[in-house]
Amino acid sequence: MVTDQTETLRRVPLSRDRVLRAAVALADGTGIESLSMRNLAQELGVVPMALYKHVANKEELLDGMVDVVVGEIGPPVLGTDWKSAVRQRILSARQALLGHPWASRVIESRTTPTPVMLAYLDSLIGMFRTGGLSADLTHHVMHAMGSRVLGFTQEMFDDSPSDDPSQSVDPDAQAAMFREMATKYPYVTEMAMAAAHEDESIVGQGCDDQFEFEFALDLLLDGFERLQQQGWTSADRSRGDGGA
Amino acid sequence: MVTDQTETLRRVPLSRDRVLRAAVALADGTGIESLSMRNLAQELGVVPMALYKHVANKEELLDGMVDVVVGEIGPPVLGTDWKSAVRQRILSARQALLGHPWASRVIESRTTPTPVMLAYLDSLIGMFRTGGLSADLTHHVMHAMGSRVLGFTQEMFDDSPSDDPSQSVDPDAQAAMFREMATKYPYVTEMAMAAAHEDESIVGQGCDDQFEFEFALDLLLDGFERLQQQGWTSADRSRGDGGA
DNA sequence: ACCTGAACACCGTTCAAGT
DNA sequence: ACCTGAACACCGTTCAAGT
Repeated sequence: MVTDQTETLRRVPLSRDRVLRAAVALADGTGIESLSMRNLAQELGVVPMALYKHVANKEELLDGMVDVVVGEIGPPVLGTDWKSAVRQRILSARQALLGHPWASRVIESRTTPTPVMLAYLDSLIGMFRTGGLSADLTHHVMHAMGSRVLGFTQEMFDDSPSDDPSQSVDPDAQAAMFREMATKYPYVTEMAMAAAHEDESIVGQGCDDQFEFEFALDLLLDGFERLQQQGWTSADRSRGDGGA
Repeated sequence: MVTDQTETLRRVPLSRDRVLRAAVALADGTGIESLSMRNLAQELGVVPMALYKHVANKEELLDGMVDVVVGEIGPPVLGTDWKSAVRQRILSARQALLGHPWASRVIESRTTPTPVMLAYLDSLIGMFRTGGLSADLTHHVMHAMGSRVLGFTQEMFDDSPSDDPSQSVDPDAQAAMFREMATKYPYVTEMAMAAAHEDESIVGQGCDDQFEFEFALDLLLDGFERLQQQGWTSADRSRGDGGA
C-alpha cells in the first residue's frame, strides 16, 4: 500500500469497528488523556459529529475499546487442573493488557459490563465451577480476585521512572533527599532498597511487576484450593477480628 | 451560629486547609464529578483564581483531599500480634474510605505519594517488619495487598442499585431479560443467584461488601503468615507456570 | 433522510491589566 | 505587591440549518 493513509482512511466508510480500532490505536500511541471525540474524529478525517452515528457517546466508545482488548485474551487451555488453567488464562489477560497501558484505568472506570465482558467473566467463572468449586466459594473467589481476573492489580503508585529533565542529576541534592527519606520513612526506604537490586531508584521502582503479580495470584489460588479441599462454606464465618 | 453561612465563609480568609475541607465536603455531597475549580471557588464565595494561591493546580487539590481522608485512619493498635494489628488498621482505613465514596477513585488516580501517604505506608510496613517478616517478604506482601492497604479493592463493576426510573418495573421484560442472561451467561447468573439471598438483583448485587473484603484480606494475611513461618525468600522462585 | 457547522455549557489555567 | 477579569485552548454534546 503506497496510497496516502489519511486519504485511504477518508475513503473507507466509517463503521463502529473502524472507530473503535482507531480509538485503541490513538490511545496506544498518544495516551488515553489525549483521546477526545474531536481528536479521534480528526484522526479519522471526519467531522466530530460523524462519530455519533456509531457510538452513542464517549462512554460507549470506552466500552467498545475495552471490548477490543478483552477480545485479545486467549481462550482457556484444556486438559489441566482448574488452577493451572485459570492461572494461564489470567496471565494471558495480563499479556493483552500490557499492550494497552490505558486499558486497566479505563476498565476500572466502566460501570456496567458489556456482553463481551460478561462472556469472558462467564467463561472464567465456569473454569472454577467445572473445576469443582462450589457456586458459593466461586462467588467469594471472584470478589477476592477483583480486577486481577483481567490481569492487573491496582498498584498503589505509578512507579515508571519519570524522565522529567527538570530534576536531572545533581547527586548532592539526590543524596540529601535520600537521607531525608531514610530518616522520615525508614521502612519505606528499607523496602525500596530490598527491591532495588536492578534499578536506581528512591521508592518502589525497579521491581519485577510480573513476579509481583504472580506472587499474589498464586497466593490467592493456593488459598482458594485449600478452602475448596476443606469444603469451605460462607456459613463458616468462624473468623473473629481478634484471635491469632 | 445563626449568621448566614455564605457570608461567614466569605469573611473567614482562605487557607489551604479551608480549601481542602470545602473540596472534601463538596465531593462528599455532590460527587467527585461535579468538583471543579470553578465550582469549588463558588462554594467558597471566591473567584476561581483565588484557589491558586493555596493549591498549585487541581492535581495538588486532589492530593490534599486524599491527605484529609488518610488523616482519618486510626493509629495502630498495640499489644497484639502483627496479623491482628494489620487487620484492624486496614479495616479502620476501610471505615475512613466508606465516608468518602469518591476517595478510592481519587487515590487510584494519584501518581506520586504525598508525605502524609508515605507516613501511613511507612507505619504499615513497620507493622509487618516489627512483626518479624523479612524486608524481602514485606516488599512482596505490600505489592500483593495493593490498594487493599487503604481499605478498598477494585471491584469489577459498580453494583450499586441504580434507581433509574426509565427501567422501572415491567416484570415481563425483566423475566425475559433474566432468561436471556441465564442462557447466555449461565455461570454469571448462577453466581449472582448464589449471592442474592438478601436483595433482588440480576448481577453482582446484594452481597456483603464487608464480608468480601475480609474474606480476601484474611486469605492474604493467612498466606503471608504461612510464608513467613516457612522462612520464604524471593529466591524460592520454585513455582513454574504449570504444575498442580 | 442524511449530514454537519455553529453553538451551548462547561473545563483548567495563563496573563495582563487593574488596585 | 497583591488580586482578578478576561481570555485561551480546550471539552462532550445538542440542535437547527443546510443538502
